[in-house]
Amino acid sequence: MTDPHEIAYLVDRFMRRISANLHDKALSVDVDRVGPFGGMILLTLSDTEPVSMHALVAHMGRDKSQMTRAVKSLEAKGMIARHGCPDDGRVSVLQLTDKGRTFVADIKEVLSGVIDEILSPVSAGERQSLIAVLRKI
Amino acid sequence: MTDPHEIAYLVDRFMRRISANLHDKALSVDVDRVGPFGGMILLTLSDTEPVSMHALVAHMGRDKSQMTRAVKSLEAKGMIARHGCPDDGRVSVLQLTDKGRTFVADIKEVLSGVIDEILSPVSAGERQSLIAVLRKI
DNA sequence: ATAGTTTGTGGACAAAGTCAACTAATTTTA
DNA sequence: TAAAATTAGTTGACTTTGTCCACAAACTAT
Repeated sequence: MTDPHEIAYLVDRFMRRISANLHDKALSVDVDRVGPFGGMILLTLSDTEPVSMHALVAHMGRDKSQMTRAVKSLEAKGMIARHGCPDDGRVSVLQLTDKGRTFVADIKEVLSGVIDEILSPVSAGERQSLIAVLRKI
Repeated sequence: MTDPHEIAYLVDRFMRRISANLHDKALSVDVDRVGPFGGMILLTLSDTEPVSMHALVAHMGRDKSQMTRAVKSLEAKGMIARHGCPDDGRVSVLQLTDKGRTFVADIKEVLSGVIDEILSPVSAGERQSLIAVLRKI
């Protein structure tokens, strides 16, 4: 069967497996208890910085108030620096600190390991097409 | 770039888009405020019933205590019926009620619409290969 | 100038996930 | 077969995420 809803199923399980495996292996890396959501923010930031709150919220598809709090926490932990935008007094621009960058490098390594493991039954070609399809979405 | 961690990214965004779109459209269907997690359980149940708690927990990759409470709530809403297993006094076996089955039918329709919409830029062949790859995982 | 919009913050809460302790039923094993 | 170990499920206490709403400050467009 290829009911469309099966996809929701499979994607959920995939994501959940990533989180679960990451949970175990990231403990040693996540010294500051940044958590999964915090890690996701830092990872996103590493691809998009410098970026405004607003853009980050749009990119990650989260609630803005949620982001306010998460970013505040990451700032307190020294992972993120923010400075006002000279052109527009409303926006704060976010960037990773050196500490944040180091963290991202570490976590990327762990995450890659986890994903490689999960994707081990999938051929390289299929991975390519998987990524290609996901990118279209 | 095809950093493995990009996959985590893309999968997260995919899942999040499903949830967001579903959130809007499922309001009329979800009269009993079953919620996303409750809906997921019912959907899973429709594929696996009759099934024990334990098996359901394993299948969905959630915590068992979480499942206890969610199932209790669904039972109170008349979506699920449970009866003890005659062979093993510990296990409760879960099944959808008629009401639950009706709900699942409705929600499947909505969900299919949402996913079709999200997958609209993806060709039928690519969908097939997407599903095939996800199944392997 | 003033009305409306955009950016970000804060409060209050609901839903989901985590972790450890515990009961009762069933196996193991010694 | 009696004691020990496992297994299925529940409960308590908690943390993390997510949602919704009202708001202030900075900007934009009449």
